[in-house]
Amino acid sequence: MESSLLGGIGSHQQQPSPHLPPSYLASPPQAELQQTCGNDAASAPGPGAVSCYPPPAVDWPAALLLPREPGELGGAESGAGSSASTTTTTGDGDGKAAKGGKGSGGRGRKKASRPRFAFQTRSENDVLDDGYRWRKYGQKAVKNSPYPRSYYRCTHHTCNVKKQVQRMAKDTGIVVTTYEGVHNHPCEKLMEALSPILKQLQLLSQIQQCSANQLIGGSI
DNA sequence: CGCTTTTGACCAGCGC
DNA sequence: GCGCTGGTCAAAAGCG
Repeated sequence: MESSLLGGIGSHQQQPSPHLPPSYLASPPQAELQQTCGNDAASAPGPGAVSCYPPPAVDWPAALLLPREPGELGGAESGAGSSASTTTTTGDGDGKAAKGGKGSGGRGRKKASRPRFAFQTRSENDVLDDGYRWRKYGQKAVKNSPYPRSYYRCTHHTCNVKKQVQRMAKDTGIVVTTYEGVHNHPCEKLMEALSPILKQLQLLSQIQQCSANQLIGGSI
């Protein structure tokens, strides 16, 4: 049940609880994540750059951005295994993303470019709790991988973030989660966890304000 | 009863 | 041009 950082980047050994307390979310190991994002390779930061948009409130102890390349996940030659530590722009946005579908227009259009980044986590659980609510909308067997890839969508009405989860073929202990899009709403669990803290902060600020006023009043 | 998961089908991009 | 593959839809089933 532990989740640990893979790839040797930022060996952030946090506590291996699959469902870390929401409070952990307040301080995601963002700084230690080596991740890049954005589909626009031109504007995307170079290797080693830190995320350019809010991380998905991942509470996984460690996360590593993976390049999104065809066949990376247990796919063709499972190249991911050997190249996983290479962090590059995720650029995807091209190709096969999002198509298929009945109906007109809706289903089969090329997906608009969206930021995307993948995390490797070592965990027994395929789906790790990242604080958001997800609804599974598909599962697909992937070539050259005994493990299926699962597709999830954020259940928030106005949020269109998706994620893919797949266990690596080469190392079955590793789960690769690919996020696509940006949450346009606060993380429920995060807010839930933060509310008491926020209240305390408000109290503290009020107290400080009072103290300051008293000091000012006293010194005058 | 409402929400989530499962699963088969559909469709389009890509490689050969 | 064809087949393969990945991503999504949507109906049905399952669950709390």
